[in-house]
Amino acid sequence: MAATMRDVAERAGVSLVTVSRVINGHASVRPVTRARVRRAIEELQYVPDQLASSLRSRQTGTLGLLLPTIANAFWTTIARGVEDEAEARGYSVFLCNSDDDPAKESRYLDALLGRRVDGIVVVPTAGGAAQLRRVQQRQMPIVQVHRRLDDLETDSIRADNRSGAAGLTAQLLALGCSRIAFLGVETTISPARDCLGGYKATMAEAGVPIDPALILLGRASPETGYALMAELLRKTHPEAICIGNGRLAVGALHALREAGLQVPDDIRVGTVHNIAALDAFSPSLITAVQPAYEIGKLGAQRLFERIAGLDTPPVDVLLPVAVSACPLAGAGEARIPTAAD
Amino acid sequence: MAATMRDVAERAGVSLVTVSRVINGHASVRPVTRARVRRAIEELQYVPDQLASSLRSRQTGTLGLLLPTIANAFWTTIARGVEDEAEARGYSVFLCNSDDDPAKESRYLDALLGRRVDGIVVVPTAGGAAQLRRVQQRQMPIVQVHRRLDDLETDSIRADNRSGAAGLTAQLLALGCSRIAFLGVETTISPARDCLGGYKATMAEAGVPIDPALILLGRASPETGYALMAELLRKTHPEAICIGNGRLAVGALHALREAGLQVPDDIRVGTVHNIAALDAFSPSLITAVQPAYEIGKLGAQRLFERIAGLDTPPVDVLLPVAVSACPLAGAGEARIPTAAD
DNA sequence: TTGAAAGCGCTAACAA
DNA sequence: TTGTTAGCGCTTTCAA
Repeated sequence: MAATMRDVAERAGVSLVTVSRVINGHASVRPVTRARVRRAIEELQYVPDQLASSLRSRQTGTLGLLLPTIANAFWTTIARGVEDEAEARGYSVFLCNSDDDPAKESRYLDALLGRRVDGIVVVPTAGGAAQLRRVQQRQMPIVQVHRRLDDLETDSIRADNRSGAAGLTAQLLALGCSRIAFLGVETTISPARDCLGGYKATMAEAGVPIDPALILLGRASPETGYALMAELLRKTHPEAICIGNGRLAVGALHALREAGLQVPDDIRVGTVHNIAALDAFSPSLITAVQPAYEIGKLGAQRLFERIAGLDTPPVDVLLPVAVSACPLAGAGEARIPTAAD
Repeated sequence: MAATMRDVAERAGVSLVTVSRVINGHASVRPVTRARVRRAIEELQYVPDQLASSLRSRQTGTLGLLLPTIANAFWTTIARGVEDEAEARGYSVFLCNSDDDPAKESRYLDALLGRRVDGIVVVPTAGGAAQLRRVQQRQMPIVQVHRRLDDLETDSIRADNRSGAAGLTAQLLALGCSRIAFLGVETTISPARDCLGGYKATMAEAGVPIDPALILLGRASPETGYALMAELLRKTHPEAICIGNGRLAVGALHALREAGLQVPDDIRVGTVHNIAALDAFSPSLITAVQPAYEIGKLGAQRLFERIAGLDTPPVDVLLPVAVSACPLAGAGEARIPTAAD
């Protein structure tokens, strides 16, 4: 059996409470006493039991992180942002993959509730507002990141995808393109709908008519991107294409390659994304990169403020999306890839 | 305050213990009683406190997952394998990023110890054997994945990288290449050294002399891969190159591109990796793909066996690495990318 | 089949 | 500055 606080107390010749105080840096303990306790801790290789501590103190020093899947670079980068903030405060993070399934999300929420996490950072699933509200009613601090459900009032940290897609569209328009197609994710929640909104608004402002046949939506997967692009090319050949999701872009670029089309010479491509490899392998894209790490980091920061008791109305933070300068036609030179790849 | 077991007991008109038994599916409870308890639980929206339960039962239903960084597709895929196994058993996973820093690893180990996790899946850092042994001495079940420290006796699940690199080298030799360079990660621990070993052994078996100038080692990063490849090309032009790490490969491919060399027409490239995007964007590579998901999955499975009390000597499992067929020169056609991208 | 008592290891509140 | 007492919410053990 591992040493307990009682063992340490006996060895140091003090009471339980004194040991507790030394460990938590609490209150006043005489340096001599502290030293004795420290030594006993060392000798016994004592590691405090967080479980018992949490049970009594009602604070666990743990966070829940609920996202679609850890097996995807974007979510993962957000996760890293959350993790770094947590680590800096001595917090540990429970990782949960919802797979965008509300039922799975619900099960995880119960698990997190039962484990008495101090707060939850969540990339909510489309149908999850009610169950998240249920959790919220139990005084559990929640911060939404990347996505924001309309009917769930919590802090949220997101990328300004509307501006991102608008920026891409504006660049494509500035290059003289007018038949600009849009490939996006089919869902009614933010941010997917924001991308489409940014595209439409920019086209409208420029007075360029939007051909509904040029707007294709589907699931956020490379397969879908491939299929949609192939379908589009069967019908027409747009001058440019604005893509609202990196995974769609991966597939779409393949379809273009198979069709023998060069980017940016034969067709201009702009995409919102967060896939470093995409950047590395297709330097001829116009890109709007979402600040994934920052989203996670700020999300966790906000959560910690709530845990600390901050009691102001929820905010919706929109982080700027970096739209790259438009590459010259024919200039397919790669940048040197970085560690993020 | 949230409802406790006592509240449920009162409402159902039974004792605490009976509620506990219903929740844990324990022993014999009369169906009528069970129904009454269930109803009370429902009405009070009672969620059991795992903390209190764990404190008493000495089981937390939590796992620690300690890996270099979650911001990298390979580790992330392993993580997903672990997570899926955990979820299936109602376990939650603490995610920890060591950044390959033994000090950080040590801090996390203490945190996991304090949180009384039931077991740990770890991708160990090079200098971490002693501290992991310390944890092991406390009866904490540990499984190493992907890497295996020589001086740490635990179960380990890894990819057979030696065979992978050997397979790549053999393919390159079969294509008639003999000046085959090797780019790998500079470290003395498995699996990096296994890759180099597989390369050397295969060259030796084929009776092809190894030119030490063709072996370049460095950190596992795209920048390093770029630098090493550029350095190599400045000195010589090998017929083929065997790469022991996907991140090195990403950088190396850029250097080749900048040098105006086409793969596989101008130079053959084989690489051990686990980067789906690499596969998608560079279909002309010969690849040895590590089964990352399986590594995580089997690692967790083994850990659960240990948690359940399995008391046999540690095993070292080597999972097969899939070496792709060699692409024809000039056949640069992409496969359709899959969800894993 | 059910319940009463004890206590997991710790911290909060109070007292000295 | 230090200690005593009580109890967090649950499971275990023993008894009925």
